[in-house]
Amino acid sequence: MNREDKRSPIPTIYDVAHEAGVSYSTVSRTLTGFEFVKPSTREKVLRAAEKLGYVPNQQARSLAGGRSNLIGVLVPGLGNSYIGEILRGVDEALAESDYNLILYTTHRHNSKESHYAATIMNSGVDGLLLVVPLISTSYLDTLHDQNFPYVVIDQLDKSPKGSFVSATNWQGAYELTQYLLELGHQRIGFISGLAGLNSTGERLAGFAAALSDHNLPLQEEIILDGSFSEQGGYVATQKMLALADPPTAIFAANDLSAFGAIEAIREHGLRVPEDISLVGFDDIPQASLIYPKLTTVRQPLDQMGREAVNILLQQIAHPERAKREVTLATEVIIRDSCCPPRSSK
Amino acid sequence: MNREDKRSPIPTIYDVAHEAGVSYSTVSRTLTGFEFVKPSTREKVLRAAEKLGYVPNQQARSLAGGRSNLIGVLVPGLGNSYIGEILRGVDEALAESDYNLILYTTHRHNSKESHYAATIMNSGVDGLLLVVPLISTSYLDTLHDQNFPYVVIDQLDKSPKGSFVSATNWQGAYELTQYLLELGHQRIGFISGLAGLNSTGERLAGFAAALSDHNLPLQEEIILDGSFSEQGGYVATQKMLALADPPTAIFAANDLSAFGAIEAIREHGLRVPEDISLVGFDDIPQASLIYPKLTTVRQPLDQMGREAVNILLQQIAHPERAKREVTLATEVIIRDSCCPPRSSK
DNA sequence: CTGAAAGCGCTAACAA
DNA sequence: TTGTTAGCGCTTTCAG
Repeated sequence: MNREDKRSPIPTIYDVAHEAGVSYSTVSRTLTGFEFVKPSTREKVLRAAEKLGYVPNQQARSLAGGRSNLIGVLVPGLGNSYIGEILRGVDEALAESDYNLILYTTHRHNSKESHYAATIMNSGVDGLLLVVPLISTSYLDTLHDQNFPYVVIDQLDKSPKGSFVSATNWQGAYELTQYLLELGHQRIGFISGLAGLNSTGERLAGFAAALSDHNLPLQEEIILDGSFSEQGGYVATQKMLALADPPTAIFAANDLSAFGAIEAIREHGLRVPEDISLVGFDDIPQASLIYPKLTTVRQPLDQMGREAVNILLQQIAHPERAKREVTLATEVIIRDSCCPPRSSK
Repeated sequence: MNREDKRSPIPTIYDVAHEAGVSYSTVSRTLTGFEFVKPSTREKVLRAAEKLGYVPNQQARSLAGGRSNLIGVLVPGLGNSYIGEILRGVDEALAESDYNLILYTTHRHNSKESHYAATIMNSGVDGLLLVVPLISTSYLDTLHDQNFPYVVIDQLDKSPKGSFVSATNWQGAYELTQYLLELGHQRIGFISGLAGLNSTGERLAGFAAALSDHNLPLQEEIILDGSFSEQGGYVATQKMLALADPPTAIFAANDLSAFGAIEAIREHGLRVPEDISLVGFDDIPQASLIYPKLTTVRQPLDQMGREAVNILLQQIAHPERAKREVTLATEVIIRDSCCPPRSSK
């Protein structure tokens, strides 16, 4: 006894046509949208569909040349809430449309990326959202060459061919550093992000610019890699604290590495912020939960997701329109992880 | 100039057949799997497919009666990491298969749920995972009546018709209460979960059983609803603290409401755990980040997701097999949010 | 405005 | 073992 046996037959467009007493192409027209259908006919069809509980078969619909009403989102993985926040925004925006979301995670296909791109394009999604820090350009090229609608989130490619949405990383880092400087810190360590990423570069540049504007030199020995990970932040901080002259404040390029820094600072027997001030970047939900509550730069992650959806949907509807680039504002969020340095107290 | 114009034609099974010099059904057989294809033919086909960069069109494949290699996951929303953890497990398990994941969130379709069920069944997924606390039975019935493969996560329906995976809620609550009792607490408040949920009932029952085993009465006035939300936990705690004789410890039915409790306790000028001990349930990632680190019961959320995928995939492959019910063990995680009550110090 | 006819790309009997 | 033949359920010309 297999599954088909038990299923009561799902009504097709044909059943609806029969019920309504029209041809099935008329049903298609009515359901599809704007065709010229006589109101009374439309009524009949709608009623019949309602009565039968008809639901169009997406597969068939998109096979026949229509839309699939599916958009794909490619993310590195679900392991951190940075992604989660973006997804939330994406989901919320999609909720207002009749699109559904199919989720792809790259950890499955580290290799043969461009083949994966092809797979996705063939999987029937109408467009693709990419939240993939280390996306290979060949990937993007594949999409671009096929003129497949896509939007890149928070990672504008160097030579942006497609639409993207990002945040003012430079600005945020600059302002937050400014804040640290005003508190009186002169020796500020920097835990940098994953090499090669745009955000990594911009945040460091913003940090450096603020220092420079205060006539402070960049101190290479306290600029260490943290790779945007908790572990990375932990290790980098350990190194800084082992220095003869450790910094009085640390700027972690993202919240996650700031969490690692807190851990390292505590293990070193020091307190945040009394002994050492600390800031992060992103303002993921945990930033306000951790003790002490982390001063950080808020990236409007969910809004970025929402914005990306809007752009993508427009692009799907109007492929001929120009690509768009949206940069959302960041905002310094002051909480409890900073205070003036010991010496100036 | 529309999109089609620019796309280089995507190779179809037909092109591959032509390239390999065989009929296209032979290509289908080779690519589909186990059919009897002569090794040399298989080779030819594979090479041709490779050369052309052929990728099967999923829509067509499933329309024609095959699998879509897509499974759906229905969740209430992406707003909390309880869901996130489960999704992570789901994604990881799926990564080992060749299935992709399509994500449905219920907040879009609060009404007409059974119609939504129909939509999902028609959207071409091969099976469905449900992480929906307050799922209506009509929904499940629809799936069940159609004999559609599905697995419910962490919410066994009262009369389980389908497969499900859950955790030992009762056991976990019992053990954690035991721990509190051994610490010397006699007056323990309980912030309960969302009414109507299985986990809510079981956790309270486990709590009550432990009390009873210690010959302690259940004190109704300090059992308050927290609805599994941070806000709910906050409000419930406020009420308890306003009592003439507030509890010396609070058991929050989930971590989220424990977070709310911490907030309320702090605002009341008290400290955790010195003035009042606190425990949660779930062990979401934030539980070990918050200060003080929360003592809680670990639910193997990701593993539940993984397990659910395994069951679902088996069910898809063998619809005739009996439904399965898996209950995973919970584990008490002792961290820093508890200590003996003041009086016994 | 509506019906008839032709596929979309693929799987699955059915023969050969 | 392989080719032939039907569709899956729908959108889209194209006539009428």
